[in-house]
Amino acid sequence: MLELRLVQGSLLKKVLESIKDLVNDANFDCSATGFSLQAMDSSHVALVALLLRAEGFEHYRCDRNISMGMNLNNMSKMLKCAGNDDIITIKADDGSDTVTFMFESPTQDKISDFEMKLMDIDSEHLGIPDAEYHAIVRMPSVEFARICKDLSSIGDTVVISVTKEGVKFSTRGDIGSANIVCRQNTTVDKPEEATVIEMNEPVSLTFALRYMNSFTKATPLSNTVTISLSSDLPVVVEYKIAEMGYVRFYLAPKIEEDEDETKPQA
Amino acid sequence: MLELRLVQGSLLKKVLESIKDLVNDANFDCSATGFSLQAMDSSHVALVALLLRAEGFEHYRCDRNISMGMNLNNMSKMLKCAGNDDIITIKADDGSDTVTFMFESPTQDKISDFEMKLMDIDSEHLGIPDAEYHAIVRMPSVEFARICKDLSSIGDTVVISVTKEGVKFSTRGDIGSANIVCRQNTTVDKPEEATVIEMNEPVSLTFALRYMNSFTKATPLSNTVTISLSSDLPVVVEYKIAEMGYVRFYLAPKIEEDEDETKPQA
DNA sequence: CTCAGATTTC
DNA sequence: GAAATCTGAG
Repeated sequence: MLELRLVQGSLLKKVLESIKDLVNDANFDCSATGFSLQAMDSSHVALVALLLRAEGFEHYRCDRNISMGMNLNNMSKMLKCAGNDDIITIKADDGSDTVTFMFESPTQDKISDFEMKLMDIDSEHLGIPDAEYHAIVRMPSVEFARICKDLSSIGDTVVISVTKEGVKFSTRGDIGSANIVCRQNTTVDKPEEATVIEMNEPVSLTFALRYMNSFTKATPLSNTVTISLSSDLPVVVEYKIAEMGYVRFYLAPKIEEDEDETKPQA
Repeated sequence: MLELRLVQGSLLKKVLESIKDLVNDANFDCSATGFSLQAMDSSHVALVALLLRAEGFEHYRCDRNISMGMNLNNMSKMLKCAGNDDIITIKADDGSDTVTFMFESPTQDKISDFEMKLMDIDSEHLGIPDAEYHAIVRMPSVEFARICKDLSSIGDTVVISVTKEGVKFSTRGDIGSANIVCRQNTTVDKPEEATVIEMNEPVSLTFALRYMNSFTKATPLSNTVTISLSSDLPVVVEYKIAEMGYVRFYLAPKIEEDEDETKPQA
C-alpha cells in the first residue's frame, strides 16, 4: 500500500514538465525514505535524477519498496488536470498494475482521481558516485536559462569555462560567435540573485546546447541552479526543490580539440 | 576604429525589429555625425532610412567613414541576446571584416560580446530630396498600427485621404468596405495622444496595406507617427527616436482609377 | 520590466 | 506537441 500526499501539488506538475521532454518512460522508485526516479533520456546521452524526500509530504506511507513504471507523457497529461493549488495524492495498492492520482481543490469542493496503467520498464539503476568537482557555480536559474537560449541562436554547443573571477559561456556558429561572462557577485540584495563560484581548479568543458535547453525546463522549480563541473566527468545541473529534494541532470562533455585551435570551417 | 556606446540598448533592439522583416541585408553607414542606414526592401518597393545621431550615444568614436554590410536577421538574432536595459556597444576595428556587439547588464555582472561577420553589399545610396508635402498627419502610433491591422482584414490597399477636418483611411474587399476617419484633435491631455493635421492641399493616395503593416513594426520606437503625403510622391511614415533620430519608411502610391469607380473584382 | 496567460504557427 | 509571439497584469 502506497499513499503519498503532497500539499503543494504544483511541485509535482513542475517536476513532470521539466523531465517529460527528455524521458519517455521511467520507473518511479518508492521507499520509506522517499519518491525518486533515475532515467536516461531517450537518446541515452543525458541522465535525470529526481528525489522527493518523504519528509516533504504531508502524509507518506510506503509499506514496501516498489518500482512503478510510468509513461511520463501520460502522467503529465493527468497532472495537467490538477489545479496549481490542488493537493495531490499518489496511491497504489500492493500488486496493482495501476497508480491513482487524486487531486483535491483547496476548498475541497472538487475531488478528482485519475487512474493510470503502469508499465514494465527495465532500467539499469546506475549508482552515481559523489564526486569532487573542480568547480561549482550557483546562479539565478532564469539567468542560466536565458544564456542557454541566447547562445543556441548562434551555435549548437556551449563551452563553459570557470575561473575565480567568473564563469564564461561561449559558442560559435555560422553567423558569428558569442561570449557571455558572469562575474562572481555575492553582494546582491537577495541571496537567490547571487552568482557564487566555488573553484578548486579552473575548468573548461563543452556541451550540447540542445540538452542544456532541455534541462532549463526545470527553471520554475527553483530560483537558483547549481552547475558542477570537472574535467572528464558529466556536468551536473541541479535544481533544488525546497524542503524536498532535487532534480539533477547529468550530461557528458563533448571531447573536443582545444577551443583556441585554428581549424578549417569544415 | 569604431566604438559606439548606446546606454539605452533597447532602442537598437527595437530598430532592428522594425526593419528586419522588410530588409534582408543592408549597409550601416557610420560617420562622425552618426550611424545610419538606407535600404530598399527585398522586393524593391519600399525604402527604409534610419538615422541615429552621434549625440544620442554616450560615447561615439568613428575615426573614418565606414560602411558595414550586415545581414539584419543575424544582427537581430544577436541583439535579441541583449537584455532590454543592457548598454550596447558596437565595435569594429579598421579593416576588419567583423563587427562586435557588446552587451553590459545594468549591474555590470554580465558582459557579453557577440562577433558577427560583415558582408559586401552593393547599395545605391539614393539622395532623398526634402520635399514640400501637401499634408502631414501626426497621430498616436498605436492608433495608426491598429487602423492598418484592422483594414488589412478587409482589403489589400488603403486610401489615405486628408482634409482639414481629419484623415480618412478606406479600404474595400470581397467581404465589404471600411472607412475610418480620425478627426484633428489637439485638445487631449497628453500631446502624444493628439492627432494633428497640417494641410496645404487636400490629398488622397492609395497604398498597399502589406507594407503599411510592415512599417508599423516600428510602433514601439515612438508614441507618435508622422505621415507625410503629396500627390505622386512616396508617402513618408516616420517614427522619431527620442534624442537620436528617426526611422522613416517611404512607399510609392498605387496609381489607380478613381476609388469610387465600380470595377469588376478581378 | 518581468511574469504569466493566451494565441498562433510550425 | 512545442516554440514563438503577443497581450495583460503586477
